[in-house]
Amino acid sequence: MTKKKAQAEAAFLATYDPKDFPRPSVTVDLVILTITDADLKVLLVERGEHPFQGRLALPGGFVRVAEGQREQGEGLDEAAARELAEETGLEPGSVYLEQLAAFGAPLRDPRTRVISVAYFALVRPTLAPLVRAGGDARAARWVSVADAKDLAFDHDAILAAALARVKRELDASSVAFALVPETFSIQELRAVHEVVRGEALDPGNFRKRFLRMVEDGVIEPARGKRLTASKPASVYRFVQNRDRDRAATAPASRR
Amino acid sequence: MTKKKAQAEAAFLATYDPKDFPRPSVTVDLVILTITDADLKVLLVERGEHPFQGRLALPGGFVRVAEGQREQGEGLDEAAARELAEETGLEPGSVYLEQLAAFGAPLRDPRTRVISVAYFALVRPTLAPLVRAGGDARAARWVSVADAKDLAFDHDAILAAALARVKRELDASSVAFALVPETFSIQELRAVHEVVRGEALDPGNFRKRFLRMVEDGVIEPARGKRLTASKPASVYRFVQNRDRDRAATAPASRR
DNA sequence: TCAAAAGTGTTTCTCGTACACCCATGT
DNA sequence: ACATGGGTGTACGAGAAACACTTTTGA
Repeated sequence: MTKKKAQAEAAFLATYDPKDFPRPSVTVDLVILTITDADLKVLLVERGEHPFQGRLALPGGFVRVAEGQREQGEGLDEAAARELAEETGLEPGSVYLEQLAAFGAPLRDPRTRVISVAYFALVRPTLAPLVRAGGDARAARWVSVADAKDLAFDHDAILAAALARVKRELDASSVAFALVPETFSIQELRAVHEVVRGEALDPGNFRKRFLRMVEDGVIEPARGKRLTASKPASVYRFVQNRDRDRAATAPASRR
Repeated sequence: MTKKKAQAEAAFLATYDPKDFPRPSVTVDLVILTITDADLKVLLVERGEHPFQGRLALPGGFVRVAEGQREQGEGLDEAAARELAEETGLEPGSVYLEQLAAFGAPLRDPRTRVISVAYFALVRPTLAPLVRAGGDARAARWVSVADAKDLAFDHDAILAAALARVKRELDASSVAFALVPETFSIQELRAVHEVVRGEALDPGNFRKRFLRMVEDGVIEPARGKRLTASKPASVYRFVQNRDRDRAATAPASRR
């Protein structure tokens, strides 16, 4: 019975020519995150038209596509980077950008079939205030993720997936360093972990983890001090291209 | 200058009506994995037509789309499940299926712009031999991932991403249990880890990890024994819906 | 001088790793 | 009898967690 069905599908496919059938619109949607005031914020735009008029939504736009054999338009990463620049006015490269997932349930857009490739972006808190200035016509604004409910389309689900992803990657990858200034104190990095994970961390224990990363060459000391409410703190810098460095300077693994 | 550009883009977008612009074809591509003969295998099809005629490729097909306001065709997960059933003839539900990522670089398909949403599927070794019987007309066959080179399109990259993903998720999620029979011995699960990670694991240490999972209720003993070259081994079963069970029976966390 | 946060140290527990060893079974 | 692999125990070190304590600064 499933076998019969499979054969019918196969027969269908054999005669299926994409040119003859409708194609979906494809968009990129962006979950642009930053941390200000010890709070995780997401950049949202208010929809001017139906559907979901007046509701908040993730910024996004259509992927520019051409059908040619030589020219086929922009890639997905390219489209996401372009939208990001349009929406924030920030230099590309100063913002961390990574693909999240594709969302393509039918009727997620009531007008027509739209498949969206979602990306998430992480903006340093030092750059966050500059966003509105450079942004495009639509009024984009930072909204606390705690308040980001009842978004348009399926954007609640996309946002939730992005938050889960960032939380998962916090310890494994370098995303945390995209949410602090170029140079940062131990406390500032700890604050990022605390805000993303939603719980307080022991300063002493975090410090030990941090210093271990320094020994491993993941982080290096930087010049200057960070002024605080009390004693000034040392600042550090994230070391990019650390794979090359590690290979060069011999592992020295703590094993 | 980026500001000027951003404004130009904004003006463009305001007049941008998706109906007026070309849309890409959207496909799902499947990385279907199994383990047989202590070797990780991927299901590939040989292409009958240009481009890449004669080359091996990941199975896949177009997402069926409608443009209506009521009917918009099938969802991405649905399309992937359908393709999986067509290609393997296996019951849906007996195979693990998860979205991997979207691949949409221009010119990845020389004919026209195609954006592909890739999925990976994990087939139990007990079901792997049944695949060719139920599959559709195209000759699908299991190929060792070590030999799966020079695939059509950008399928090398998709395969590599799938392997990296499975490797990453091995310890964190339940994917390992999708690569053993319904009931399995400790050794069988260890073999999965060894094949995926590509290195030998200490049998004694793995056993301890395994028994800890039994205590945590992730795995439960099953009836029967597995015959080996020597002493028969006990078999176990993966416990699904363990979140519900955990909530019901009180954590009893080993803390 | 006092509060706040940087920075240091200690103790305990768990886990991963390496490795030695016993035991049951089929050939 | 013996090799094979199941099953068990031990010892070491790294790291997570909890927590007490000292030091340096700004207000």
